[in-house]
Amino acid sequence: MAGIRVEAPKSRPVLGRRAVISREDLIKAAVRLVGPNRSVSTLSLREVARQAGIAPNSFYRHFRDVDELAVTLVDEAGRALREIIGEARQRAESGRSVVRSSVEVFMKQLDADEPFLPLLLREGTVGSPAFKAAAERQLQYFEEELQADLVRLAALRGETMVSPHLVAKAVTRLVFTMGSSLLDMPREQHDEFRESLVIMIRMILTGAEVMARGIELGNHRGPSRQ
Amino acid sequence: MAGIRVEAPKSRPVLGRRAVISREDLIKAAVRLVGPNRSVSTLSLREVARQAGIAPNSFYRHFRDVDELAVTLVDEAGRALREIIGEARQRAESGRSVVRSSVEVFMKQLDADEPFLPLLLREGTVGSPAFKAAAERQLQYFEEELQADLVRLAALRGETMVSPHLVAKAVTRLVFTMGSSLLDMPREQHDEFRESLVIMIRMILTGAEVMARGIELGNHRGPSRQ
DNA sequence: TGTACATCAGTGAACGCGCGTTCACTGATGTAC
DNA sequence: TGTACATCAGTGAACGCGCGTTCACTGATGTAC
Repeated sequence: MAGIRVEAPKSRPVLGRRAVISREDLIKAAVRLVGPNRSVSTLSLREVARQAGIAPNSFYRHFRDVDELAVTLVDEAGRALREIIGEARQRAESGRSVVRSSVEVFMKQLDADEPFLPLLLREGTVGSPAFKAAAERQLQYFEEELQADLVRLAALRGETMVSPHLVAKAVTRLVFTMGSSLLDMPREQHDEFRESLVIMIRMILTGAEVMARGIELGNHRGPSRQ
Repeated sequence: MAGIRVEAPKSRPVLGRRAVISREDLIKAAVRLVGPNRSVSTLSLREVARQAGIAPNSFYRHFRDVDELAVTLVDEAGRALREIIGEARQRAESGRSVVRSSVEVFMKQLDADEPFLPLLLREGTVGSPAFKAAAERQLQYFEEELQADLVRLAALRGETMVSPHLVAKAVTRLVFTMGSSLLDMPREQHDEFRESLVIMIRMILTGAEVMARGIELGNHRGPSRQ
C-alpha cells in the first residue's frame, strides 16, 4: 500500500517505470462517464478503469478508491467555480452590469466542455456526506465572494446593504438551481432563460435595497388582507 | 407476467390467496431506506424486499421493477406537495402573512415522518430522466399555484404584478433549494434558517413590486460605476 | 354446511453478471558505478 | 559508455459478494355446487 501516490506527482523524484496514464486521465474518464446528469457516486471503479483503458487494479496506483476520485472531481469543480468568480469580477470591473456579466460567465461555464460546474450542482444534493460537504464548501466560497462584492458596490454608491449575507445566499442558491435546470433545456431557450435569471436577481437586489431604506411599500409582512 | 398487478389493488375482485404485504408496505420500506439523503435510483430490488421482509422475487408481484416503484414514490411526493399548497393557502386565507405561513408549512413537511418532499427535492437533480421529469412536473405545479396566488393578492391591493411567472419561479426554486439544505442542518438552526428564507422571499416580492412601479432606485441595470 | 376446485401471493434454489479487492508477476525506466 | 540493480506502473487471474431475474413450487383463501 505504501506505493500509492496521493501527493501531486510533479514533485516526485522520478524512479522506476514512468507512468503512461495519469490521475488526470482517470479524472477525464470519470468526467466523460458522469456526463451531464449522472452522480459521481454511481461510478464504479471498473467502469472508470475501462473508460481510461487500464486494468481495474491499476486504478489503485492513482487513487485509494473511487471516493477519493470523486472528492477530487468536486475539488476540480470548485477550482472551475473560482475561475468563474474571477472572470465575472473582471468583467464587472470593465464597466458592465455586475448581474448580467456574472450570469453570462456562469452560463458560459455551464455550457463548457468540461462539465465541472454541473457536477458541483448535482453533488450538493446527493452522494455521500463527504461529497455534499465538499460541494457545500464551494457554494460557501461563492457566497462569500459575492457578499464582499455586494458590500463594496453598495458602499461606492454611499449606501449600506441590508443583510448582505442573505442577499448573497439567495442569489447564489437561485443561480445554482436555475443553472441545473438549464442543463436539461434545449439550447434555443438558453437566451430567454438567462434573461429570466437576470430579472430574478435584480428583484432580489432591488428588494434588498428598498428594505434597507425602510420604505414600506406593500403588505408582505403584516397579516394578509385576503 | 400476466399475474402482475399494476392497477390499484382495491378494485380487484378478491380471488385466490389474500395479500399479506401490499404495494404500500414496499413503498414504506423504500422510504425508510432512502432516508433523508439517498437517491431513489440507488435502491436495489433485493434491498427493498429485505427491508419489507419478503423474498426478492416476491417484489415482482407488486411492481414490474424498481424503477416503477421509484416513479410511484415521486408521485406520492407530488401528492404530499399538493397537500402543502392546500394547507398554505388555507392559512393565508385565515389572515396571516402569506410568505411566512407558506414557509412554515413547507418546513413542517420537510421535518415530517414521511420524507416525501426531500425525496422530490433530490430526484429533480439526479436519477433517470423519468424521475427528473416527474419531479420537474411537481415543481411546475407548485409554481403555477403560487403564481395564481400572487396575481390574486396583488389585484386585491389594486396593483399589477410584474412578471408573476418569474416571481413564482424564483420563489419556488429558492424555497426548494433552501429546503434541501435544511435537511443537513441541526435542528436548533431551523428557526433562524426559516427567518432567513422569509426575508429572502420578501426581497423578491418587494423587488418585483418596486420594479412594477418603474421606480429607479439604484444602478443594477446600467454600467457599473466600479 | 361440506367438498372440490381455481386462483395467485409468496417461496427456495439457481443462474450468470459486474463489482471491489488481493496476489504474485512483468518489464520499462532511471540510477550508481 | 556499459552493466547491474532498484523502483514501481501496469497486469492477469482469482476470490467472494450482492445483484436482477427465472423457474417450478406451495399452500392459503375464496367460489361453485
